[in-house]
Amino acid sequence: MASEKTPTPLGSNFIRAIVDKDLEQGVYQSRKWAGSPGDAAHQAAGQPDAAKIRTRFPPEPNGYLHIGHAKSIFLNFGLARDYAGVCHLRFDDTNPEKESQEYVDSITDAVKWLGFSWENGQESNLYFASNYFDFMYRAAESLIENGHAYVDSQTPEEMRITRGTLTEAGKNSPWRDRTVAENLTLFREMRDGKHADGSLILRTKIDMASPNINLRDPAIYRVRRAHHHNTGDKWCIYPMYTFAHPIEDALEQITHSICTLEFEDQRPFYDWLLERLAEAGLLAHPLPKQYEFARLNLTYVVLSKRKLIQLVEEKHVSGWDDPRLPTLAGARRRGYVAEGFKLFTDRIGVSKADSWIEYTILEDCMREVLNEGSERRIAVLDPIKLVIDNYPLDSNGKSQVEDCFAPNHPLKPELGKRVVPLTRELWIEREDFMEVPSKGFFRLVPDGLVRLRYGYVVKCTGCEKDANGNVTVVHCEYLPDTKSGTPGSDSIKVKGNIHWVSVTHAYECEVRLYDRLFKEAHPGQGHTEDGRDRDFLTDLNPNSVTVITAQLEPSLKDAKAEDSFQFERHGYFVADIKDSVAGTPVFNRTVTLRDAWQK
RNA sequence: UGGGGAGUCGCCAAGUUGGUUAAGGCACUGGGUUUUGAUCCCAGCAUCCGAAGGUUCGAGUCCUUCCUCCUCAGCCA
Repeated sequence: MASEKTPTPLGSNFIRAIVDKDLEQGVYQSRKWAGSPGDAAHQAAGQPDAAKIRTRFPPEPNGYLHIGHAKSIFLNFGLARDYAGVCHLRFDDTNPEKESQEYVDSITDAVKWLGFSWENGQESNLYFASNYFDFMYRAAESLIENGHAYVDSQTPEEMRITRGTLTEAGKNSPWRDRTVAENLTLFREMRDGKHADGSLILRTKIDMASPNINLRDPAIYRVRRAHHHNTGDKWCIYPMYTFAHPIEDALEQITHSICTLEFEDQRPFYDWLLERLAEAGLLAHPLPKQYEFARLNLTYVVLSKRKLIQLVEEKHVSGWDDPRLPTLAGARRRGYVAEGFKLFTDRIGVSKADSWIEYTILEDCMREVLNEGSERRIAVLDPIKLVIDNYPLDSNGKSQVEDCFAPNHPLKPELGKRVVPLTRELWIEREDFMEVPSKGFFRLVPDGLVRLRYGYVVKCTGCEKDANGNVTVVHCEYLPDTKSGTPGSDSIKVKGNIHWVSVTHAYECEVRLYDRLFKEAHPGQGHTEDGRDRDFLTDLNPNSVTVITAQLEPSLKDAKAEDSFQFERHGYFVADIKDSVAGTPVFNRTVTLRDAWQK
């Protein structure tokens, strides 16, 4: 029998393959869930977990989320959604010195904005690693009791030296053989504040000669007197990521713990730790498993937290939500939409290969969803006056005002039309007129015909110039029988089609035109002429924002913050969420339209 | 020069246990529609899977060697 080849489902990736296999083999069938995170005893009292899988998105609240995090969010929450599972939002807040509530709030906002929720029925799967400090402490004592951990009195410098190098084995610490009782006493003293910051450290006892440096007795608990945003001053010892993260996953009954490639070397320790705690009866099988994927690299963008912080603190941008920043807060303000990020993450896939995604992929995704959902409006960004000399005046010598009808969306007639008033004097785009046309230019030229979009065909009769020879006013005459929507509209075919706004009706408005923040595809990559690493700041684009005064069609005055429009022939623009006031919105250019015309 | 990873079209990326014509998207190139030089539609776009050998009736998929890139020596995450 010929087997039919089933087409590869869209978005297939190696992690989905793993989940498929695990589900098929029932690897996690015996899992129980007591309704909240907890140790083996706690979960054993619960019900079989209704969630087929549990994933988690575990940011450290020490900065704003960026586009790279969006990839991880869509991966983790998307997996949970597609496999009838649950995804937890967990703050990995084990280092009190760098974390704050401001970041916690910005992160929850961003995840919600992307369209995800950690609510699952009555349950809220929003957790803090710091809420597990009691268990972590217990786990550490258990390790000590079973001879798997010891308190080291070496200085950080001594530890660095005895750790060895990439090619040489390390040496055992002179304190490695302290008795269990001695270790327990010292660790409790650490907890009780009897030792100075940095004087003592708890380490697991594994193998100082391991070729994997992460297994050379990694440090798991340090003494640090710092105020924690969640636990206050309760603790003066804090667990380290290496130790804390596997435990967080296990307590939350996570099945698939997905992180980026740089943690691959950490996986043996992840498994080692969990097995030791399972042996001690603190945790139960099946234990969570860690999988790694390649982090996102985007051309013309920096995504390292350190660099983003620097851009904000040194005020190269206006703040974390500067529309030029790749933060989710910035992208939102720029007018990027959640649906566009979903398209983007679907499009770039998930793999273990290091890659650089072209920034235009992201822009195309935004264009694609914005094109579908945005109503059209007319805006003249670089205005020059066009006078229709033969347009009728009334008895007072004022221009006639005529209604023209512009569809709100060319592909969606059901969205209706709106009125745009036509008068004798209009604003048109400066670049739509050329006294001496370049090759292929088919807009306004002397003696040429062009259609005033949704209005009449006009014939250019000339222009006025100032002393410097710059065009100040363009003149034309209209052909009365050619109005759009009338039988005569097709009597004359013209190729050019330009947009306009009535001078007497226009809404004069501030518009910000954004360009890429960096002028190099790989900011800061490579070396200077004298062989040093290049500073990414030298690649900053000095013209990443231009603020202009544009002439918009009158209806735009009513736009509310975050309303998105396509300004015809220009691109997508959003009413700024911060600076728009009711009745006087200001706009940010999200992204331009594609422009195939080679000028 | 230790360990752990990755190398499939310009950019991403599918390729189940080897099975015959190497998915798909983006980009690009033609052509069509169009009152946005937009959108949309249609067509084209890897004899080849980092390289070289080998096993096999058959290899991107197995073996060997080699090359390139990423990553690990915080009491950060």
